[in-house]
Amino acid sequence: MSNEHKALPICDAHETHHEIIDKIELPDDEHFFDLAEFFSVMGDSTRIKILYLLFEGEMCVCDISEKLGMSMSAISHQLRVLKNSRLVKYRKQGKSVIYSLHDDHIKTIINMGVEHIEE
Amino acid sequence: MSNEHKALPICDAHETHHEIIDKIELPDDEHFFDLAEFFSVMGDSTRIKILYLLFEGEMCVCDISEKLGMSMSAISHQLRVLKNSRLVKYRKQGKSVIYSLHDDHIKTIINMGVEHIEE
DNA sequence: TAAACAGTTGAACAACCATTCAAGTGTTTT
DNA sequence: AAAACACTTGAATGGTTGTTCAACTGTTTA
Repeated sequence: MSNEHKALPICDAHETHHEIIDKIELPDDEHFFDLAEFFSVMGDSTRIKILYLLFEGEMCVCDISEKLGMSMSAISHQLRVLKNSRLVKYRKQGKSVIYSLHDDHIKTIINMGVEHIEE
Repeated sequence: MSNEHKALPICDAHETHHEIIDKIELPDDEHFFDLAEFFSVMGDSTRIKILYLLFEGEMCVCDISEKLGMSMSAISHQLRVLKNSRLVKYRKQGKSVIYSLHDDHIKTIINMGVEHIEE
């Protein structure tokens, strides 16, 4: 597929605007990709539920699975996503794997989302 | 499709944990759905780019389209998503439709994301 | 009034993603 | 050693979603 976009319009009605927007420098694509990926991870209700549970303390996969009424497999898959984005961490204890929040500022981010939707 | 999940395991290794998790009360599903939907809207690099542009001031669809090298149709579709989530607002001026950030705390939310990925 | 402009919309398609299912690993119990 | 347990993993599947394309609306210009 080509990266060309046919006849991109140049809005001639806003020449004063153009003086401004031509000077705007955006970060490179990787920055936006990473940022979008991070918010995407938060953009699933199962994953947010897991984070909510972990607000209360560490928990094994079995507990989360039971509390959310979902299969351990489904939870395990999602925990992997959360782990890859450094939102949760884990430790092993016998047969169990115990997950907890990676750090505490995740709560802050979620609360900003709550504020927005409740405003 | 059925809502039953076969033989949910009950982790018997953590009876002390159970005393804790049984008391946890989660908000209802709608809360999580809305929250996930909000973060999903932020979870696309095109939409984040648009928001970044609007940090600098209001802009018409044509300008955004040109600056991001994408079709006006694609931008228009994404602006609709952003508008529905009350992240942007617009006013009409002649042939143009001029978009701007709905309010300023959106910058704060994005910056929290930036902090996380850069930590 | 006709043409050009700025933007929107719906359908279609490809890419992506969450859950399920079945099979696997490693640990503990019997 | 075998069985049970806690969890992980890969493939398959059904649903979601971002972009394109073509057709459309409404405004301005000629």
